[in-house]
Amino acid sequence: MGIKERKLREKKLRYDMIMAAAKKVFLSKGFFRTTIEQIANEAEISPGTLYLYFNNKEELHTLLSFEILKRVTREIVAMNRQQLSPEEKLYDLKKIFIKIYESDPMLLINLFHMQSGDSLKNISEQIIDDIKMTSSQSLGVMASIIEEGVNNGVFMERHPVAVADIIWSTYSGVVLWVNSKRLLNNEKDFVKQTLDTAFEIIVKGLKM
Amino acid sequence: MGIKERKLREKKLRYDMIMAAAKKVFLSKGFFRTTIEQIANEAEISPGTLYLYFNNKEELHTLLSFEILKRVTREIVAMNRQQLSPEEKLYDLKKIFIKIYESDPMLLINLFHMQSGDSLKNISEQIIDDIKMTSSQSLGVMASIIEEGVNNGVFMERHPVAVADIIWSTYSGVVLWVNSKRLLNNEKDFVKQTLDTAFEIIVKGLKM
Amino acid sequence: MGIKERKLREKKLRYDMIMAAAKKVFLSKGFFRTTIEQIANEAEISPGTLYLYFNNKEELHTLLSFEILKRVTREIVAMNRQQLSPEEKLYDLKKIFIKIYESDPMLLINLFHMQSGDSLKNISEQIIDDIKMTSSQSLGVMASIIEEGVNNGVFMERHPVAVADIIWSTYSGVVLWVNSKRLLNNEKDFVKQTLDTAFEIIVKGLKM
Amino acid sequence: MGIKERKLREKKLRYDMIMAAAKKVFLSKGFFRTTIEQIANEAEISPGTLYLYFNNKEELHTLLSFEILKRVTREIVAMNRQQLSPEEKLYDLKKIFIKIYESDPMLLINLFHMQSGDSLKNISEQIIDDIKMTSSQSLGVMASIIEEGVNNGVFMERHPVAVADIIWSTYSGVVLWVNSKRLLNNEKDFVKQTLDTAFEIIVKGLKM
DNA sequence: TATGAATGAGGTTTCATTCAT
DNA sequence: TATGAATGAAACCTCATTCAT
Repeated sequence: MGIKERKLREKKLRYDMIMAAAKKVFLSKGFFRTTIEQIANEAEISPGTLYLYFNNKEELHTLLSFEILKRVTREIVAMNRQQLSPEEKLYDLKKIFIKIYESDPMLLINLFHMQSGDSLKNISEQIIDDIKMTSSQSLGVMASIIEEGVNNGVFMERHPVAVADIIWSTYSGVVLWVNSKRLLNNEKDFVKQTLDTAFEIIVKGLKM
Repeated sequence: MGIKERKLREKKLRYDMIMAAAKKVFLSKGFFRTTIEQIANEAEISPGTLYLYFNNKEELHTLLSFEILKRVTREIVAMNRQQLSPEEKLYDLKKIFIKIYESDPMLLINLFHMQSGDSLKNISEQIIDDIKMTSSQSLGVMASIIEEGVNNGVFMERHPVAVADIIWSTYSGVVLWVNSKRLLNNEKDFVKQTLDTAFEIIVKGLKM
Repeated sequence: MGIKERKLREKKLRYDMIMAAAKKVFLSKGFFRTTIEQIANEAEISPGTLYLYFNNKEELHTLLSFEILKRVTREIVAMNRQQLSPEEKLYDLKKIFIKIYESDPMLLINLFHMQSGDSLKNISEQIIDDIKMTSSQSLGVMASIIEEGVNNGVFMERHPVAVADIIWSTYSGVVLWVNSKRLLNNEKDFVKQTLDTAFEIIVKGLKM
Repeated sequence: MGIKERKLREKKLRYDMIMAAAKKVFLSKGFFRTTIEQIANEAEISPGTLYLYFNNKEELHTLLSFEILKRVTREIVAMNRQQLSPEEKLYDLKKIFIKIYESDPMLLINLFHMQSGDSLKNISEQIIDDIKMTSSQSLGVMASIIEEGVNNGVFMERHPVAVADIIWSTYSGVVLWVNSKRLLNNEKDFVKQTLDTAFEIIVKGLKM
């Protein structure tokens, strides 16, 4: 069993290495401009080996996005456990998003590759369900914060899920938008400040 | 001269047909999953003909995005000419964005394909410059509205360009995000309401 | 009939313009890298019009080569009419070749496009026969000069046609070779001197 | 290690097979009329496999030419090592060229594809440099033979490099020329005799 | 399990030629 | 006769995926 365990551990290790390599390449080049060979090179394995861990490029990418989503969700859930007012929670939420952005600027962008229906063709039902669940968990926490604020009379009456969507959208929109501006204008990257301002505006806009 | 004019009109017509076909396909499948052949089929022309109107796929896509950007900019500029308070202008801005979304749900998303630096390799300097100019005109108007509000003491002190970016980002983010949610969950498309709420929150968040 | 004549003259004029344009482009880019459109542009006509004068690209090129061959042949025949010794004629031949090279460096190179059997697929029997005839006339003159020299005891006994081929080959070879060297090494173009030396060696090598 | 060696040997074998196939097709149809698919068919591999061994069609062709050039150069260098008089060396040179022609009639012709500057666009600096070096080594040997002959008072005073160029040019010219004549006239291939005569004339023409 | 050479379908683009005007 | 927009076959090349070792 020691051997079996070691093997399993090694397999997990290899899996993580591939994930890390894939993340690096996908984030720098985008899904379509990334080739399996590039990922394999980055992971220092052969293309064939990749297919022992993933069924296809699409799935690899989706799993990667899922990892990211899980991580964000974990942080949001943890944050929500603390005894804080809704407003304070929103400020912590901002910090989480900014921290995520800092550690990995293009992180959430990946989640948008699930754009076309085709993208889901190659993905197993299981994975799609997992993503749906995690995604709604994350949004659910955010919605509950809003709901609590509304109930407490701190926030104005608004549909909590819609607000959660808006927060998430704003984060993604800012990252995408400022990134594309940067490419056109070579401006200094001021995403963080913009994110900060965006959250301030939103929180203020939510309050009574 | 009648002949020449008619020919020109026909050429413009053909150009527009191609644009419309390209938009339809790009929006439904995304840049990379769209093939030139699909666009040609949709436009009911041969692939070769496409290349009489565009130098390459990238340019076709960029010109399409540019058309959209120009249209939005035109509307924003026109709106700004009216004698309205900054706050009223923001509400009109919201209407513009919602109207654009209504007439063409995935409209602005195209602008994000300029993701990787590679995308700009195949595009002529001229077009890039035009895009930059139009883009900054659009943002400039939005920033000036904010600035005026700040000067009038209606809006809180914030960097106007950053706020303009945030508005734009929120719009794009909402459209993108809700679209990807829709694909996962088959939820009813409630982008419009979300957009409405988002703008309300932002305007409220900007006020003193 | 005046009209008919004028029309004919105009047609000849147009034909010559196309030929001139074709020569210019073919010589600068080679047969395959030249497009019909480029030739049409250079001749300031439309591609469609070209096809009123030539059946296809191959034929245009072949006719052009033929024109060149005819010109060279004319000069060789004229030279041969003068009352000169075989050796003097060879020196005049050298001058003809050098003059041709000076007026149009890549002139004869065209003749080598008839490399693949396919090239002749698109050409009418008539044209092929004309080319054969002109070509052998040219070589015939050269051979007769050699023959005379041999008969006079000035030149060593050698197969006259073979010698004519060698002269022609050397000319073409030098032009081609030095041209390709120039491209690799950026050396100054010293084709003329090389041609001069080559002919001197050959003439000396022919003598008793 | 046995495995690695065998793999390497197999790879070299495959490389050679492709080279041989490419040579066959290029020589029979010329660079432009040859398609990658034809070469792949001839080599009994798939088109994609070709690109594991070469970056593009141009490079494949250039490498092929280079192989030929290297082979010729090797033979010339070996010949030059022997203790022979300049004149004897020239006769050996003739034998080399004729042998090359016999084993592979259109061998050197490939070297002329580097006609247009465009051809070198797709080729790596490294390869271009290698070609330059080998080419000048080959010419250098030939020039040194001439030089020695001049110094010994056997050959007439002439620029050695120019003479080397002329020898090379004559060989190529004869092969090209007689080949194109053959196509027009379906004459029996008498290139060898022509080559023989050409060299005799040249050697005689060089002597005092 | 790991490899990496091989595959071949499929993508973008070019261009000689046609044909309605 | 002249036009030039349209055609569509075919070229080059890429790359996700497979499979013999």
